[in-house]
Amino acid sequence: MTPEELAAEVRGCVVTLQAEGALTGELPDDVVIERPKNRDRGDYATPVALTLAKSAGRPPREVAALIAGRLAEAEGIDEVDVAGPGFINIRLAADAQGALASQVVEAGADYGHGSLLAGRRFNVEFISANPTGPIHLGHTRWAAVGDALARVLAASGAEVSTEFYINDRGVQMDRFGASVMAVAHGGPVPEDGYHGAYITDLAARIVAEHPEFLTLPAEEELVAFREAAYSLQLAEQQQVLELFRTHFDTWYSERSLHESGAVERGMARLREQGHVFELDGATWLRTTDFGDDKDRVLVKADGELTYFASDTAYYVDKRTRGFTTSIYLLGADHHGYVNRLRAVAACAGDDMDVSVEVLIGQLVKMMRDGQEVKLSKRAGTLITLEELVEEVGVDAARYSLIRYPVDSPLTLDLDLLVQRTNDNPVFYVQYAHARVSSVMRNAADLGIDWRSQGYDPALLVHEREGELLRALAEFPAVVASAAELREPHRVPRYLESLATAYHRFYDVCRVLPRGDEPTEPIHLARLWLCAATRQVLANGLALCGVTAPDRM
RNA sequence: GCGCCCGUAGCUCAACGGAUAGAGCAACCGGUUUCUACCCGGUCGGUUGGGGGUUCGAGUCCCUCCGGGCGCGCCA
Repeated sequence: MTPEELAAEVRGCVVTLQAEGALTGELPDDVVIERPKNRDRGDYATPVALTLAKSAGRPPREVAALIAGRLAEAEGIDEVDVAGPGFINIRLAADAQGALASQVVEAGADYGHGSLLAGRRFNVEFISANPTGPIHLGHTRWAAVGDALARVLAASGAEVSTEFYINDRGVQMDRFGASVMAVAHGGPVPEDGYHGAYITDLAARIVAEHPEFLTLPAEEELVAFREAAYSLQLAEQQQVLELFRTHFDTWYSERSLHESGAVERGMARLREQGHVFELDGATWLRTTDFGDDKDRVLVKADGELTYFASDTAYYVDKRTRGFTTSIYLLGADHHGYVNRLRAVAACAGDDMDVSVEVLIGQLVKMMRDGQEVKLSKRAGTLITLEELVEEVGVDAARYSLIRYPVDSPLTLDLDLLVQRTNDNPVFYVQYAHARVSSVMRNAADLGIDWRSQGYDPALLVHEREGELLRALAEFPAVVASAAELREPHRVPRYLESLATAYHRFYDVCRVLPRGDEPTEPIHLARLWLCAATRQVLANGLALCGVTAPDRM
């Protein structure tokens, strides 16, 4: 019996009692089922009587007693009692709990997936760096978290599309092109230009392929270098992100937004809604109608479109493409954008609480040799995603970036990430998977065909077996809450607790027969439990985009 | 000045409004005759920055103060 099934059972008891007139009051939408920290209190507990007591107009313990009496008769439930202020503690029958192992194995890769967000269409936009340099540490958190968030949303039944907005328009592109061009001529990088070895590399590659660029008239040459460098740099970003297992369904060019007429369409939409006005020769959007602290300029007095104009058009374009919700992942240095992005949605006639969600993440720092690594794009001392991956590997990098809530600052300790200790929890979790895999391998070597023989779920009565089963049962709720709260870090945190539950089980519960012993029913039951554990570890790691190794 | 985020064990950090706030690391003490010891158990460690409030119940929600980070362009 899963917590979800138990919740339904509790709800059923309350509904029945109400139908009989034994109980009144408002039943909450969600019947909370929790795992008591103290095992003496049972396998599960629910505070439903506490929440019900007020509207029922009766003492919580009395309400609890009524529900408990009914619940005790339900199938699969061994023991029910009322404790404390009115908690109902529940102990499951061993077979009802043990049956979960086969449920997990049969569900396979789908176990943990649900339909909480079915019908929703999300556009998840993250990184969206200028194509003027490599993906660096500042983008890396979003690469991992955005990708994991997309996976978690999809696992909850939503339709999800990941998107990278390429800021390929504007003065930064010209500065980039000018920098590469200058270096190609052997000169210094201009003021406000881009520095770093990658500029030299780009220049060399472009000159090697197109020596004729150097003889073009200055203006044409700048365009030629800019476009060639853009193309190479974008390809490099795409390649590195794929290496990082962060896939984007769409790479959306800001230029294309302008070329396709999306800007005009977006502007027209805003005008229709009546939030555009002219002042001092400029065109404005009245975002203050919807909580922004000042109105924003769309078209400058000199006729140039602002970056904000692109943003609004881009939002409207996403809506036109059918997304019900646009999620933006932004760094803390962009938190000032939240209100204006929400206001844009409202100005376009949408419900800003549904159509726009902004996740603000604190910036990432890095430690090496016990010292903070100072990063500066200008000085060319930034750490790139590629370098990070070379130093610690994709698995460790992704996992450690996903494992923290985005609103808490994060410091990556590079020395620690390469160590195989519990400070680097990805190894702890992966090791658990490798350990289970090893047991399954040995079972196969012994010729035990656990799968076709089935098992008796009532045999899984050891305390550690129960703990492991309950940990496995938790997974679907973890995935659902990670998706609903947009907090993918819940998945790795859960995996660590599952790994602990498995190690504790393994420590005291012998899975395979020793030596010449025959295969007993308990061995089969434990093999099913192992198979289920392996599946959940693999499913959870997959949501993180981290590999689940069979050997380590 | 205004706005957003953060403040939890010596350190790094957890904790859908639920019972006695938890892990890892560090420190100390233990555990394996055979499935991966990269593991497991134990000890030590807290006024959840301070103060008020909301309620059956607050680390969590509201107010206020203190401390830290970031942002407040007809820039991109």
